[in-house]
Amino acid sequence: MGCLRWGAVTIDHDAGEPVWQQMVRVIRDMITSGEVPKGKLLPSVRTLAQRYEVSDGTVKHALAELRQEGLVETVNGRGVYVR
Amino acid sequence: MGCLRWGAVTIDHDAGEPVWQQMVRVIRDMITSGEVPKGKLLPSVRTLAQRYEVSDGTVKHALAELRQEGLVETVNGRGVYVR
DNA sequence: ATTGATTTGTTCGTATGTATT
DNA sequence: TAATACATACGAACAAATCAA
Repeated sequence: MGCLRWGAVTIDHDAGEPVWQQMVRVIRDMITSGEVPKGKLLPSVRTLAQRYEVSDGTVKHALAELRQEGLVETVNGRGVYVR
Repeated sequence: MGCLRWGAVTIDHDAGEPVWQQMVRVIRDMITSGEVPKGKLLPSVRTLAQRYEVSDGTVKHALAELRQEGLVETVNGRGVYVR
């Protein structure tokens, strides 16, 4: 499994699919591709938002979804870890 | 004045009266019944929306009405206070 | 012990698009 | 046409936790 470079995936605001769902897939791909190994921190919400040109809240929405699925885990003041 | 339990009032989506107006009455009752005293925070928009099974925007619509009437006051990032 | 920077979660106001009535 | 209702999306603000200087 290769390594997904930043910007390899982009967000389409005009796609029928909601942006937050696209972000779920983007982050999931970061994990499954091995770009962010188990136990490691994801980029910060702010970083992801800037990188993919979406809002703060949209990234948080996506992360909340992945957290509920048990794919990531949050530590307040630290960041979001891959489980 | 008694205490209104959660769910004591329900929203009827099939009533002729708009849902947002029903929500105005629900929130007003929370205040006049003393469930939420002066100076205290109302439940969050999200909480109210889930509790009464209406959309986010509908709760906000109702709150905008009550705000204009001077019954509640908003502090961004905190919540909606009873005046 | 304090301060400042970073991070997440939560909060609300506003705006847009779609569907329904 | 207009009002209603929902889902989505953005922007901004606040509190609390963490960490480093």
